[in-house]
Amino acid sequence: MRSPSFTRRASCTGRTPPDHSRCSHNCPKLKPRVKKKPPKQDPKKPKKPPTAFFYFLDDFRKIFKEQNPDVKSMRDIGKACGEKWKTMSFEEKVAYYDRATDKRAEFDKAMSDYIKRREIGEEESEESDEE
DNA sequence: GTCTTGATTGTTGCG
DNA sequence: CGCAACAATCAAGAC
Repeated sequence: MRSPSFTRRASCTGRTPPDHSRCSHNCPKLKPRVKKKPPKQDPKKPKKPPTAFFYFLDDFRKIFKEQNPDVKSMRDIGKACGEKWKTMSFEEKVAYYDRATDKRAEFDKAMSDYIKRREIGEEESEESDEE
């Protein structure tokens, strides 16, 4: 899964009408999206807020350690958490989703500012260093 | 580095 | 020029 967004990208997830799904004719492949993306990490780029799963992880992590004091590595927790995560009811997860969504709302603002600044020229201060 | 999943963003391609 | 859709990258927390 890459982006089963709940709030955003609803249109994307829901996809477009079957008519526009493919080319006007009958192209098997929608778009040969062979694109290499240089991981240009911008210092002003806002970090991604923890997702619902991460929030659950934080809570589950504490509980899991109490129930499994032997387990210290987060790796095992991740697996157990992921497995339990799928078993959880939507109502239980929605609580984390709501929290994550709220955080993303704030993050979205930061992104807007970041992108806006980017369009301007990503220069909020003079940087001696440049490429 | 591991390990999970979710979310975000960016790029591309057609209309 | 703009939207639509996908693809890749990244987010953390203990050891």
